[in-house]
Amino acid sequence: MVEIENAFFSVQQICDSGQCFRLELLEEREEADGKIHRRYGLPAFGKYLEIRQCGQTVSLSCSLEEFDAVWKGYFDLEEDYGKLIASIDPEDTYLCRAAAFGSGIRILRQELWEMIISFIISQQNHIGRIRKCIRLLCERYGVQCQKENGEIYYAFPSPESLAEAGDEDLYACNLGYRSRYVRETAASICRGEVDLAAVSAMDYEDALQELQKLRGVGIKVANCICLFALHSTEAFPVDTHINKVLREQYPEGFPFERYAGYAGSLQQYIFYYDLMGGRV
DNA sequence: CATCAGGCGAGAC
DNA sequence: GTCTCGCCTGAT
Repeated sequence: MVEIENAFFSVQQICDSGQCFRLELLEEREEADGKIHRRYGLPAFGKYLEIRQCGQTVSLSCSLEEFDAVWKGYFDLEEDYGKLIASIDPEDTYLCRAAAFGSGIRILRQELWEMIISFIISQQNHIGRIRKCIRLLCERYGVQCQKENGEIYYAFPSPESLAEAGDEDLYACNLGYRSRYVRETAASICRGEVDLAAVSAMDYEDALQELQKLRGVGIKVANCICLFALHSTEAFPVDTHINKVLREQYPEGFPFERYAGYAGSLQQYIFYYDLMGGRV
């Protein structure tokens, strides 16, 4: 087990910020001292990580070696998010409020293929339903695996398994009109029309163009993939929430020059604030 | 009941 | 190149 103490690390906020659809809250209980203790599960990289958080203390069910090799990078723990937040223009009260509200969010380094399919499914969709779609896809097309305690979970389905899926079966996973996008994108990857390893090695601009060769991947989805899989923190996905905030809070335009290279990280605070700000 | 969700593709111009 | 429209489906 590895324990982390960090003021800028809230698993719940990462979960609610809608960047990782397979991270799920398993248990929530209030201890005798009034502190809330939460337990989460996360299947990724062929492993199943169990996470616990109480206050600012997060513990991960892995060895120190595994933590250094996988999860430290995954949760972007080398990055100082306090410094990032401190760099925000103090006169930009909206952005300051948004960052303070979501100060525990971190930009994860997730698997490229999983992000491609997840964000294709995310279009014109609610986070709850996106999670359900992905859960169904994993259960029907993912390889069955076992947690350390023997419980079963499902890996994210491979491109091959989704390419071979019937359109009707994908429809049954609640994908709606996106089922065609998922199947065609999977087939396209299998045929090598887009090479995932090559995309991983590309810079932001090239990856953005290359990803849009896939069915169902437009500028917004491509930016999400760049941000959440390739960790291109300059990627700034504009969806209906961000669009609304840009219109209402930044009529003169968002100051991208001031935040060159990491506007995408700030985007995530804005998105989460607009999504969750009303219901604390 | 209508509208909208972390949009995109196709077709019109 | 820019604009408009239709699209699965569940929540509100």
